[in-house]
Amino acid sequence: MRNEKLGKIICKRISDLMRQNNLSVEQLAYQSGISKGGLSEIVRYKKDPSNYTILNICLALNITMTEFFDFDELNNYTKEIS
Amino acid sequence: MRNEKLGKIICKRISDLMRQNNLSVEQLAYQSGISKGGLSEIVRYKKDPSNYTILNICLALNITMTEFFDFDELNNYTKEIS
DNA sequence: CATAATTATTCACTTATATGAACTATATAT
DNA sequence: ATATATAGTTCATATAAGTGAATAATTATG
Repeated sequence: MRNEKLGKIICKRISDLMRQNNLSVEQLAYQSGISKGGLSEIVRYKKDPSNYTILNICLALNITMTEFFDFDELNNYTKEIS
Repeated sequence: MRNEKLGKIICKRISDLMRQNNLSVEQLAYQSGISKGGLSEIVRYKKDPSNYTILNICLALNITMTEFFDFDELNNYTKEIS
């Protein structure tokens, strides 16, 4: 039941946070304890992160999951399709 | 890279919302367009929902994903392990 | 500009989630 | 108590995500 658009929004959120924090794929993968291959595929919109992956990324970025999921693109999309 | 505790927190969030909205497994499954078998396994902590599944549940409950992920148990857990 | 070092991508394999149908359990009616 | 309807669970199969290692691309350095 994949949703192309939701996937892009969430994966872009990760890229955006990486850019904001000046983190490379390798650095974030290492710091969050996930594989760099997997993270590479996420930022290239090939695979979508599970909630575990998102949690690990949040821990590396020092934000809560609540904060991770609180951004305009996602809110707008949810409202748009509701 | 499953995380038993995160899984429970998120699955419980769904059960809690179901209780608050007086929705049965069958009703929420139907309204959100996901399989009732899958939802059953989620509320029984056997499987964890993907972000697509969560989005569909949010749409049925008329909340945003931001709202879905904004609850104390999750925030406390994130802070606890960070 | 060649080559070493670093960073990013791909892919086979493993592990996990989603579905739908069969099955079980519970509630209601007669 | 039994039949019927309603609600919940299980499981085989399909599809998707995570890993690690090989490969490719990019960037530094002599």
